[in-house]
Amino acid sequence: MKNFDTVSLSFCGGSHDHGRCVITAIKAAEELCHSKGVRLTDARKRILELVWDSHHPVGAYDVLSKLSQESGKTAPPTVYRALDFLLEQGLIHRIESLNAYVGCAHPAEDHAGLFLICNKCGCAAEVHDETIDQTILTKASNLGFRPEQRTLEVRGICPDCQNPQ
Amino acid sequence: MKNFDTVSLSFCGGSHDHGRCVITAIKAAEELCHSKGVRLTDARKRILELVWDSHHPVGAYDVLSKLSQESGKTAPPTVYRALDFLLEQGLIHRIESLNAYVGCAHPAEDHAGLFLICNKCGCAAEVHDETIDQTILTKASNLGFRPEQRTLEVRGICPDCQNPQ
DNA sequence: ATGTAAATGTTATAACATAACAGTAATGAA
DNA sequence: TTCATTACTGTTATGTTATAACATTTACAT
Ligand SMILES: [Zn+2]
Ligand SMILES: [Zn+2]
Ligand SMILES: [Zn+2]
Ligand SMILES: [Zn+2]
Repeated sequence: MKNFDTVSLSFCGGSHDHGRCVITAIKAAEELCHSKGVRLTDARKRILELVWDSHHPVGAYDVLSKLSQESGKTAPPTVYRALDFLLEQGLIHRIESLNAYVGCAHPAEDHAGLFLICNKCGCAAEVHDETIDQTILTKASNLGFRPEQRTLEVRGICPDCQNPQ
Repeated sequence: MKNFDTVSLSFCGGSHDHGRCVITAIKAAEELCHSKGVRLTDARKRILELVWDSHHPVGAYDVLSKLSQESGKTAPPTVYRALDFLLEQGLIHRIESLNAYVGCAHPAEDHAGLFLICNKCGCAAEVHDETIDQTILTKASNLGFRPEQRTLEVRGICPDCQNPQ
């Protein structure tokens, strides 16, 4: 039973306690990895934290440069391996239209997200809608297509950027 | 009034007269560009033909190498400029999850496509569904988000690859 | 003919991602 | 504990996708 009804949208301007987002995400990741019997190593955890640095999708090379700053020279495979792991475990999502990555707040649920991405500030909010999921799956199935993955990204202007102070 | 009800799906195995697809697409492009007062130059038309070479999304560098074969050395900007033009005019779509481009069979209609992309053969079929479009737009609007563009890509197995001969 | 804007050519480089192989750390069995 | 096995990480090189910047040519209107 999914439980995304009260998803807490965090657009850029929504001044929230983001430290809390990060702590919650890391805790969830630790529990999830433990229950799955996979290893959330230091490197993976640190890169997950860097992705969660904000609600803006972050490029692999942004992560790389932050990591290099704090840990000395680091090479791309280090980052991509960790990102691949995190994607596999559902701890982050990849935003295809940005070649960037963003933390998932519902890693325990098997889901495909719908991303609302602001063209002005670049923030991305993940939302869910059973009806949309279902309608898309039905449409594909009716055409004889067997769906496996799904990418749904809506670009536009987020509430905060529509009403700047 | 949109008119996609009888969309002719072309998955890979659907052995159809593809020459006809290309001719139709080029003719439509010429008419559309004329009516819009933009120039479908030789280079742009040729690159549109190369994208329409099949129903498989094609990478920019694939186009580039074909073009180089027939016209001598060509540089990336030549291809990307033409692709950008064709995207602006709605003559092709970009498949974000593949970094590739595919011809649009309904360029005159203002639309966002739903792409069914086969993980086995790589073919892509563009379909449309008013209900899906509407549901997504409503969802976004209800959250205070003002949508501008949309990417919807479903990966899976196409009918032809489910029942190989 | 001539000025202007649009389109194209050309060179270089940025941005994103993976292959291949060597070394190290964790884990479990003998 | 030792050893073998596997998972993880380090490192170098390279592949793939995309754009910046500026020179030249072409189309078009005056
Ligand atoms: Zn937050
Ligand atoms: Zn998610
Ligand atoms: Zn065809
Ligand atoms: Zn289309």
